[in-house]
Order: sequence, then structure tokens, then C-alpha cells
Amino acid sequence: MPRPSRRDHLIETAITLFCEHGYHATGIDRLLATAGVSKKTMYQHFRSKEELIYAALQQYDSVFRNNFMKAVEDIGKTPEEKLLAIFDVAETWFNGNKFFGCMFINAIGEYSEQESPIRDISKQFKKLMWGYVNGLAKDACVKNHKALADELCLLLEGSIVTAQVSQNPQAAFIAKKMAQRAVQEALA
Amino acid sequence: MPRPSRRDHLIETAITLFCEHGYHATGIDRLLATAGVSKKTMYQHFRSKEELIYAALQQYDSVFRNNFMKAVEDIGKTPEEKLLAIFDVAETWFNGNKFFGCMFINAIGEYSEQESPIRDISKQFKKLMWGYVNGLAKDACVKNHKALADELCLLLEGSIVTAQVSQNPQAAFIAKKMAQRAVQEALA
DNA sequence: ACATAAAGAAACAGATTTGTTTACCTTATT
DNA sequence: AATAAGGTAAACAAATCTGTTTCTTTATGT
Repeated sequence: MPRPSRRDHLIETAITLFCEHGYHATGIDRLLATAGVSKKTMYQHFRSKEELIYAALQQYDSVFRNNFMKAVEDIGKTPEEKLLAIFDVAETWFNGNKFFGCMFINAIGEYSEQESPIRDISKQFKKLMWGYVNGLAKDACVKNHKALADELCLLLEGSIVTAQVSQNPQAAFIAKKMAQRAVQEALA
Repeated sequence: MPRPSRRDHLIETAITLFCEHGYHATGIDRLLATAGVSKKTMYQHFRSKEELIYAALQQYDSVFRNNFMKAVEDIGKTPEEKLLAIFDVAETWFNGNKFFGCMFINAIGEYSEQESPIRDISKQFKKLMWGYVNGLAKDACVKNHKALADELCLLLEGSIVTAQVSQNPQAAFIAKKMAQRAVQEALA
């Protein structure tokens, strides 16, 4: 059981490929060849491709949010600084060499059905991110912290898509500028 | 030649299905059955599925921007009002019964290759939208109109994704509030 | 070293994909 | 009415997709 388990490695590979090429466009065969894992082993761990997608999204949700929060708290010391550090972390993310937008936004684009588990986990991810920002806003003694969280999260979404589609390397800074105004007004 | 040409009808159907179900998930057979057009006819008009996708995006680009600009100018009378009307138009769009996010954002999620024509047209669409907003900002005598256009476009992207993924019906209003601040500061 | 469990390789099945081709039908125009 | 264009329907091809199965190899624990 030690060693990077086949299961984990499959999920890792799935995240990489689904991010870059999308969900439908990434075939099982290709994924398995990339991971160097046999089909039998995969179907032993996951009942279907959709289950693998789901597991990949779960893992990504956990890892991404953890790293994101750590990075934010590394940059920002005061709660107010942390709120703005969100966009510094975003900037690093966007201008890295393997940025293909948000896995969850992309997932919703391919799986729009209302009751899909993929839909649900994507929505949930955004809710958890909102919860984190809301917590930071509370810590910063923002009276209307919910409204500020709404605004900052929307700015983050906007910067992600702007970086992805328009490929504007300034996306994070544009958002940060508006975030500064939002925080300033929320604290006034 | 029947009145609504087969070509136009195919494009119309393509837009509807690609919007709702995505690009890879929408098979040619299904599209043709929905449109009530034979396969032969389709391949007479479009050399491949990708060409049909491209034509659909072209058509959508034209129709969407035209309708969008008309709607904005219907609501806002002064240039400054028009800048904010963007988000009223967005609100109507989001809360309509067939909103599945932005076709171009979704397209990039499925076709991330750098040199793809699908990528190019999506990027171009955003550029044209930016150009429109930039023009409005100029008309409103905003000194740094480019920066304001950057901000308002990012807010629009953010509201689209927030409405699509988080399904927050307030998305447009949250963005509008920040847009008001942005315009106010740009005019100060 | 041996027994047992796990993984790989590859064939296979069945559905579905894009795209081509063949044969027939409908309809406008001359 | 004959012709020609443009349409449908359906069979077909070849590739690819998800998922199953079989047989073999490789590790691991005792």
C-alpha cells in the first residue's frame, strides 16, 4: 500500500489532462497511456470515467484550496492584506506555464445538467472558496463581509476567465485594483 | 432554395446545442436529427464538424454583440448610463431560461490549443466586446478609458461565470455595484 | 522459496464518432 | 413535361470510445 498508489497517480494524470484538453476530449486510453497504468487497474479503482472525473475534481478541490489558502496567508499578514493577496496568488497561477483556466468552470461548460454530481462539486468548490473569503472578510472586521466576499469572488472569476480567454497577463492586477476599492469601501 | 436556408438552420441548431451541451458532447448525428437536415447536406455546406463549430461561433459573435449593443443603448441614454447598462443587459441574459454561460468561454475550455481557429475567434470576440466598452468609455469622456474598459470587461466575465457556475441570480448586480465604483473613480 | 495478490498487456465487445457514398425523391425553372 | 439541382434516407467505412475479459507477469508477505 505505500508508494504513490496507482489510484493517486491516475487521479494526478486525470487532473493534468482534463485541465489541458477537457473532459470529453480526453479518452481513457490516452489517459492510461500517459499514466502508464493498465485499463484493468483503472476500472478496479473507478467504476466509470465519470467516477474518475469526479474523483479528480474532489482531489483538485482539496489540493487547490489548501495551496491557495496557504499561499494567501504566506503573502498577507493582516486580514486586510490577505484579502488582497488573493490576487497576487492568482497572478502567479495565471502566469505559470500550465494554466488552462479553472477546472470547475471548464467542467460546467461540458456538464451543464442540473443534477449532475460534476455540477454539484463544481458549485460546492466555489461555495467553499467563497466561505474562505468570507472568513477573511470577517477577520478584517468588515461589517458587510458577505457582500465583500461576493465581490471579491466575482473578481477572481473574472480574472481567471480574462487570463484564460483573452490571455491578458494583467488580469490579476486589474482585478486587484477593483478589490482594493471594494475592501476600502467595505471598511469605511 | 427554401426560405430559411439549410445552412442558416444548421448554424442556428448548432448554436443551441453547443451552448447547452458543449462541443464534443454534441454529436453530428444528434445535431442533424434536431435540425431535420441530412448528413449529406451538412457536409455540403461544412467540410467538417470543426468548420460548423467555427461558423456557429462566427454567427453567434455577430448576433450576440449586435443584440447586446442594441440592448445597452436601449437602456442607457448618456454614455455613462450605457456603461452601467451593460450589467442590466447581462442580468436579463443570465436569468433567462436558456442561459448556459458564454459560448466562447466554454469553447476555450474544450479547445485550448494555442493556434486553433476556435481559440482565435473566441479571443477576438472578447477583444471586440472590449472595443465596444472602450468606445463607450471614450464617449463618456473617461480619461483612462482603456483601464476602465479592462475593468468593466473583467467584471462582465466574472458575472457570467458566477451566474453560470454558482448560479447566483445576483451576479449581475454584484458586478454592477463594482462597475459603478469603477466609473465613478474613472470620472473623478 | 512459495503462495497469494496485484498489475500489465492485449484481445474483445458494443456503441458511437466523423465522414463518404449510393440511390431515390421533390421541386423549381425553362 | 423534361431537366437539373438540391434534398432525404440509409448503408457503409474507419476510427475511437467506454468497459470487460483472459491470460501472463511481477511483487509482496510469510
